[in-house]
Amino acid sequence: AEAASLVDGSEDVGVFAFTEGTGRGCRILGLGVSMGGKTFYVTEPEAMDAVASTLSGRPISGHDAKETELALRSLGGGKRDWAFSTFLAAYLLGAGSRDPRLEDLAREFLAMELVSTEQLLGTGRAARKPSAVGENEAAEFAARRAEAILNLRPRLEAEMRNLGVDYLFHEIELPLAGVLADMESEGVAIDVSYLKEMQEELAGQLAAIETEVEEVAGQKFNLNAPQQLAKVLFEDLRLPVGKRTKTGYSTDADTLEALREKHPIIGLILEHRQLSKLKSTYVDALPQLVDPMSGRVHTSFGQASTATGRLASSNPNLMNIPIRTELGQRIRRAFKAGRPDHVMVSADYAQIELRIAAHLSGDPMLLDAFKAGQDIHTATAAAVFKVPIEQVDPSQRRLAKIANFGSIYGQGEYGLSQQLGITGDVAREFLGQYWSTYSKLREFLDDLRRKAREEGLVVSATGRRRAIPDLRSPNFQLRSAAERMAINFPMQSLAADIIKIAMVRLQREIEADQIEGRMLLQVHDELLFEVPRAELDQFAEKVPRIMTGAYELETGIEVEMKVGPNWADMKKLAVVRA
DNA sequence: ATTTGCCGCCAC
DNA sequence: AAACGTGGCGGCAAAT
Ligand SMILES: Nc1nc2c(ncn2[C@H]2C[C@H](O)[C@@H](COP(=O)(O)OP(=O)(O)OP(=O)(O)O)O2)c(=O)[nH]1
Ligand SMILES: [Mn+2]
Ligand SMILES: [Mn+2]
Repeated sequence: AEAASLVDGSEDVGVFAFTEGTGRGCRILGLGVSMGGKTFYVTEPEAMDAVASTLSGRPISGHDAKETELALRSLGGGKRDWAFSTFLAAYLLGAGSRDPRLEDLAREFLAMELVSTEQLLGTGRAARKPSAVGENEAAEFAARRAEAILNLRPRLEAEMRNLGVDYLFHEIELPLAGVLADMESEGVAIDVSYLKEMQEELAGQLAAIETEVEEVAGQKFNLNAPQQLAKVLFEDLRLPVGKRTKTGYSTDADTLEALREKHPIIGLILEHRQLSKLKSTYVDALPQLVDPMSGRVHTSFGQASTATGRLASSNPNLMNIPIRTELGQRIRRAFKAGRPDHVMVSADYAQIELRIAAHLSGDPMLLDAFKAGQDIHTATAAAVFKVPIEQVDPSQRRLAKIANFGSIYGQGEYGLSQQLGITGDVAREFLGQYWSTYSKLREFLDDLRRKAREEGLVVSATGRRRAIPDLRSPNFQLRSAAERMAINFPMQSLAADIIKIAMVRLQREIEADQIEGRMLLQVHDELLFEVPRAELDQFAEKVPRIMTGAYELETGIEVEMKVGPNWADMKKLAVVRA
């Protein structure tokens, strides 16, 4: 009660949660709170609860809003609105800076030296856990941070208005933080016993391949060690050397594929590569990341982890769950509707960055194609592989997708020929045709490049910024790389904002409707939901309506809706256009 | 025994 | 001649 009385009043409140661990699993050790002239630090559970519940009604300011929100939610007391986040403001202002640190902001904008987290906890042998930090030291640490947050707010707000990122901040990033906290808390169900079975199966297959390789090679070595593998292949077996890496001979999949006919060991190695990659990264790792409390896996979404405004996902990364191969699909099948009588619903934007490229460039050929309802990826596949549109298979469309984006974003003849397994001549022919067909797109990208070079910076349609210093580098290689980043930015970045807008609106509507279905994951241009069967119709209407309505593109926007018992076996529900 | 750089590869 | 972009992560080998 006494602690709660400390936060009465209506001014802005700066909050810093001192925690052990991160995200929803963190343990909150203390709470630094700053408001008006006073700053305090509480550690008693009752006092923290009291402060948290007093704060739950009012907008507060913090550094990483999503992380602080999760810490406060762990105390109970429900959700709250956020007034400000120094982390998100700095991300937008820093034009692509990643995971901005409070101590850097305090130094730059307040000329204030904060004790860094590294200084507080030490490194290497001297490292200690947050819980091992003395209470006085922790209090000082958290209180200073809460103060810094409060004092940074007006400075960063002014700066955001100057640079025109205030719309992004207030309408997208700040409300999105709460949405991401919700999604992380929901988690997603995986079938652990199914994955454990697969673990056994793969272990057996890998062992069998290893035995065979030993026979064929006449020696035992670690197949997972590229260095050892290179020695066996290129020295002992004297296979022709292909690509080189910084440190020796390359043994990547393309290099090996070219040697497939030269020696029976190659096929075995490629098979081993695929199995061991999928086993170690997914089959072994995912069951270990199931939260025993919820029985689900909870990713962490990085809200300031990319240069373009995309989200990132880690611990585990659920944005790179396999889909391409048979085995990959079996892994994806483990992601299932975990609640009784629920189904998975997915919604993916169709050809999203191509639409954006058409919209931004005004290219008449692309615009007309979209207006006619064409699928450009499929059309490209038909052209490249010389098959009728109806006979394009998923793997061909996938390659054509890479060819389309590769071409737009600066891929050369050589790269394209490698990607598609075609000759350099055919690749040159393709690119020539591509750029003469989409000549206005080419002009747009040329202009973009020119302008980027002049300004050292690119700005998206929503005002998102990316600084690329190497645009002015005298080094041709660095400058060229910078130009390709600049050319990619407007499309990737607007796509990221469109789905973010949709997520904020969707979560508001789901909450307002008081329905049970939940948004679980975002995968760049896809949203995954877990929905009671009884709400399927409702979601099949709501989700594409909001996703297609999030932004106006001249091409229109299409969303492909799917439903199924798991993330692999989904059947098409509808394609919705707006 | 933990960090770091590198290689290689999964996804969008 | 090369020169699609955005990420995260596992394993190895060399660094303390
Ligand atoms: N530069 C680049 N961008 C990619 C690549 N793959 C995917 N993207 C970007 C552009 C895509 O529009 C966006 C979403 O990926 P999707 O796999 O959903 O493809 P897209 O929406 O284009 O086609 P779709 O109709 O959904 O199959 O991610 C790639 O290989 N290179
Ligand atoms: Mn898509
Ligand atoms: Mn997608």
